[in-house]
Amino acid sequence: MPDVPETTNLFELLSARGLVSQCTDPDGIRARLAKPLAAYVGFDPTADSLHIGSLVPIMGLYWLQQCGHRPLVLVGGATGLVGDPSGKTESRTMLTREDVNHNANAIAAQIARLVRFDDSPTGAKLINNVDWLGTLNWIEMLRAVGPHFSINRMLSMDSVKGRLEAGGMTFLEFNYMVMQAYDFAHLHRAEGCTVQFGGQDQWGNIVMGIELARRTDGADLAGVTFPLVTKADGGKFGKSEKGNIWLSTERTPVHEFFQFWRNIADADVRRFFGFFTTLPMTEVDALTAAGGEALNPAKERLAWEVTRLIHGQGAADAAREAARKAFGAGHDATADAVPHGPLATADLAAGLSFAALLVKAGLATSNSDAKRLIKGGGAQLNDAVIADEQRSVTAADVVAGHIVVRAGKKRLFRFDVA
RNA sequence: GGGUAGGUACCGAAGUGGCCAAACGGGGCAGACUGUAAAUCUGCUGGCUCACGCCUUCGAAGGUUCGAAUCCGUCCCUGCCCA
Repeated sequence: MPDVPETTNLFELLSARGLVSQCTDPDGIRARLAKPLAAYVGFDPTADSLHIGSLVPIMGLYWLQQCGHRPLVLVGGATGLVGDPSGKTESRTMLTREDVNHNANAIAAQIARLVRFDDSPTGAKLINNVDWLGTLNWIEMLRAVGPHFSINRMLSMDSVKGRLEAGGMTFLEFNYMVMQAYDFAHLHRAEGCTVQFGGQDQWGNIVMGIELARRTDGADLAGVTFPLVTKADGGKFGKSEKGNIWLSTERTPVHEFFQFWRNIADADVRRFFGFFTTLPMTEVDALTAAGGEALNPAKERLAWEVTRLIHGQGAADAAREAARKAFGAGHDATADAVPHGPLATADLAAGLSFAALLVKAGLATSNSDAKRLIKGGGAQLNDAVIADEQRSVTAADVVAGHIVVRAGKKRLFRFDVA
């Protein structure tokens, strides 16, 4: 049941979905993509899960494969040991080799939810740049690539300039772009890879790779960058009150993941459909044609689609059902997908403060925080606003075996009393 | 290596002996208005305590003082300039 692309030319398709930011040569790339080819996208193994900031490149890989090309998924085992300075204002902490390996495997597993890895002509291939960068000899490396890099040119790259203005970068980080450039040249030789895709902040690194391969091998490579995902209100994309929205359910439960998409601004709906779903754009246009309140079903659909892609249809259905009940007319928080946990009757008997319960539910970080929430009128117990900071919770508050606490309109937690 | 300016809470940035848990801005959370939207307005934004209050926090560990984010010496780190 693969979704059928509305056009088989990847470049056209990506453009229509708003997924192209910059490219080295629009006509050339369109022509290139008329035939099956191998292209690569790199991911940094800085954590054992990707977050939704990486979703755009992942969708890029997805479409690459759907359009009959061969995606090379590069996990930066070597570059992860250095840390990409692009788009950062301060250097990252260095990872150990064990961390990098562990993270690389976890990330590959997440990508495999959307991209098929096998040996067929369009099967994705997982590669790790530590395999070729890790064994390079310093002198050989310098002689091979050193003459082809101009320091003046490198200093003029945005990724470097930004860091210099923000207080400087280390030699270690400065080498990151050399490594990435080397990767591209290497993948051209080893895998016949001719196009590199990446985030907008990768533009400089991609261009350096193209130039290196041209100078060393006379190769004609191309690059395309995806747009930086922005929010209509100017805030950072992909953050919630708890931090990043991750793809792993341990870090971001499905409910929270679903709600993130459900709560986006009106102005972002259409664009996000293009970026993060596989729905044909004609259908997206129909879904988002309505404005105002009528856009709510489209938001729900968006949340369902993205959740389905990442966590599977079962989880998406459950999350949608739970949200409808919990935020709909009935305020029914009994669905399984609503965040919940056990509460012992003994605890209730011993007397438990409402504030402590909020902390236990993860809706407040401390008793003081919980009391502030109560004082501000944002805390609810079984759908009743509680204004008394000293309120204690007893067996009398158990309704049909549950106690539901809410912080504001959007955050809730259900205790199953046993 | 020399000179110089700095290191303050999530971020930026005031404070330069007591009135400092620390101004202000951003961010975040909550309330009102709404459509689980945006914009706007309002409140809150270290921990513990029913509370008087207590505890921890201003790069690090010390010292001076009745009292230190603020003064002193040492160390670590960063920017800039010079070599």
